Amino acid sequence: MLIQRPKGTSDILPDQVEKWHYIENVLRQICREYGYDEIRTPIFEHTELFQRGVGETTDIVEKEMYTFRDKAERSITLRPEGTASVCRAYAENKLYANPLPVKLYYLGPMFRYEKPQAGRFRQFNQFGIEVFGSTNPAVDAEVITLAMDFYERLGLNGLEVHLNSVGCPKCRPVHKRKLQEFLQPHLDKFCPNCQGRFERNPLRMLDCKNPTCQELSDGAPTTTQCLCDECEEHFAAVKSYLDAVGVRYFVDERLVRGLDYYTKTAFEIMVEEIGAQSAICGGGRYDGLIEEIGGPATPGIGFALGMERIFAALAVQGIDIPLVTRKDVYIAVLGQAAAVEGFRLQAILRKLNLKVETDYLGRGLKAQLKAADRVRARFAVIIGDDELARGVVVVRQMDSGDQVEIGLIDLEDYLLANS
RNA sequence: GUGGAUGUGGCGAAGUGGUUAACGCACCGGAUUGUGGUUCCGGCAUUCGUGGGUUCGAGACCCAUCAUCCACCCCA
Repeated sequence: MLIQRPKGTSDILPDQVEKWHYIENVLRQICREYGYDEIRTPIFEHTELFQRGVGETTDIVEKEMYTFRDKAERSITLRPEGTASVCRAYAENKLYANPLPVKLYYLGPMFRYEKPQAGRFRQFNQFGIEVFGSTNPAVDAEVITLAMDFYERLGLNGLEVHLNSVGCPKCRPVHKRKLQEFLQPHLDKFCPNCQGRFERNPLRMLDCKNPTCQELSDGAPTTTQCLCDECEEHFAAVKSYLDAVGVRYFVDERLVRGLDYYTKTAFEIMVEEIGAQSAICGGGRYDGLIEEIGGPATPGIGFALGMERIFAALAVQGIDIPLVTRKDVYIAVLGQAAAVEGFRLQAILRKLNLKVETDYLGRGLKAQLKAADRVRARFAVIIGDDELARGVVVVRQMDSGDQVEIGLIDLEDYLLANS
């Protein structure tokens, strides 16, 4: 039996990788413009980082982590998301010594032990940004703007920013209490899942997809109704900054986010029809997180977006990524002596930064030209015994079929002049 | 973790119990000597995810198992 890839993973094949490069380039470009620098953190961390950072009551920590013991019996976890690691790196490397705010981005694989389906995998790739050291609502708006700017550059349509404020340690307990008071009388009618959430995280009951639960929680006190003055002001400011740059959003009071660390601003960007999945980006503010994992009290905000879901959305919307893979020269050789000469020419032409290939299968001329056609070469350089003896090569323009005989010493100039 | 669908060559896909498993694409080779993208001809599954069973006979029926896809939960 052939060994297959593990469930929920994928091989990104060469033609597909080209597309990844394209998207990664757009991301890197946009980060440069917005002033974000790349950070690379380990793909695995001490399990405790995620337990403390992501939150013990979250689905991620409760059931989705790839956790194992290493040879020294340390509990290690493959990162299920990026924010906790970046915060850890920020604190551990004392990046707060830099001028604030510190603006970072990352790109790489994440791991969650889930049952795969459309738009969901066990290993998937996220791009994310984090801003540390500012409570300014303008930063919240910048982060959201960056994401939307990016999607726009790819040509994606119909994206919706869903925006909410989940409050802070001051107003959250007030809301939690009011919420519990509201939900208590009907508690027995909620789904088992929600009943479990009642004590630990009643907020999560608000975004339960179960219709009955939705109905029961209809009219429940929302987070935005219970915000303290500071959070209220902050939320209003975020909205006005978004208005100022023309980023449209929907205030979604049921939006809670699955991770515990969020404070104040929480948002998701939705797109239609990636199977049952619709979130293509999620993020928010997490002013207590760095302190939670042992760093200095530092406000932060960021988001993560799913690379695979970008491709899914592009596919659904019929958007093609422009690919330009074309070989400049294919060297067709006939016979051993010509093969050596061709090999030599190949090396020389590559030093001119030309894309060059030659035959390694000992095929006939016909087959070699076919190969040249298939790699979409611009030129075929043909070398046989005759050419070899006379110190010339035949250069064929693949598009037109015109071909000329050229002296070996003139080949470089000819190709450069014509490519 | 729960549920549904599917599993035939590199890919797509016929086959609804009876001798040699359609077809399309891709791939390889040929159509007078060393010339591609069109056309024509030829080649390409001792075998139908795997293991059992029913039957005179199974790719087709039954059971199990694995895998993939989709959905629930939740999210990227």
